[in-house]
Amino acid sequence: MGHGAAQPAASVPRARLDAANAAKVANTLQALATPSRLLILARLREGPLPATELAAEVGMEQSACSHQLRLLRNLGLVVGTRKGRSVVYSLYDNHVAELLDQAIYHVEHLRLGLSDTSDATSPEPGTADAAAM
Amino acid sequence: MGHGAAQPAASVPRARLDAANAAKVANTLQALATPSRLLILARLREGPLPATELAAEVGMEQSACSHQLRLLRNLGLVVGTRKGRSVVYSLYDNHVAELLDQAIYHVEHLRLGLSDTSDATSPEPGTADAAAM
DNA sequence: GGAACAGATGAAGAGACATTCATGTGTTCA
DNA sequence: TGAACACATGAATGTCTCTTCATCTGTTCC
Repeated sequence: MGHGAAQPAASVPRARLDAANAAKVANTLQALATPSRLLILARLREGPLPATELAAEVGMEQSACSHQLRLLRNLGLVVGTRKGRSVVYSLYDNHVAELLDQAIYHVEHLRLGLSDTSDATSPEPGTADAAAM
Repeated sequence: MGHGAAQPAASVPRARLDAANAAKVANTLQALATPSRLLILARLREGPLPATELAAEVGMEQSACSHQLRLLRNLGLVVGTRKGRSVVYSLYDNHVAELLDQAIYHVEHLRLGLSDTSDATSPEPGTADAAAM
């Protein structure tokens, strides 16, 4: 067997994952598990932006965006600084950007089969660099 | 740049993230957004395992585990092959393992506050968590 | 002070998700 | 063939999450 193999991406230390850590990691990864927040982070990766502009860019309502920003803030993924009447948001640090990039990269390269819940017998080929079987 | 910088991790191509892709990525990342699935994947990263053993290892009921495995299967993250009366599960390919490692690595570093040069508005390590309501 | 802009926040409704219970399918062996 | 084992699957349920609506705080400028 032996399916595809990821090529780049440096090998990071392989951390142990106990039940406690799993909860921690899962909790943070949930921040990347929604289109809206993913778009927010992706926009911020390209540079700081005031809340309202950000909301407009990702196409969400001010309130909804603000709620998500609070979540991301509490997770320590983004920071907001008051500047006049606006609050400029930006990614907290490079770990966030890296995490984002890695996630997008790997996901894009997985042979995604879509169809999350129910049905679907097996993944179907689509955009994948690994299609062996 | 803004704050700190993650050191290892090869620089992967910076993919564009439109609304469509965001949904795709988010959908897959959701697989990593739950402790149970995270534990399943982490265990499989260390080698293939029959469903029942796997369930026992991660401490979940057979049924619950099976449900999650189906989800992971449909997402193309794991594969299961019948061997006698058991079905041996394993990660689909290296992208999955890499994604897992990168995710864990970055998340662990985010929470530890190892993010170096923070200029002002930075979250306190230990305060950042739980904001859902 | 008052008006207008920028953002945050609480409550509520809709939807999604994970787990459990009970049962169904497939396989080995007596 | 039938019992026992290994998984899968459907339904029901409790829980959590995202979004919208209305409102409130903070800031700038007249």
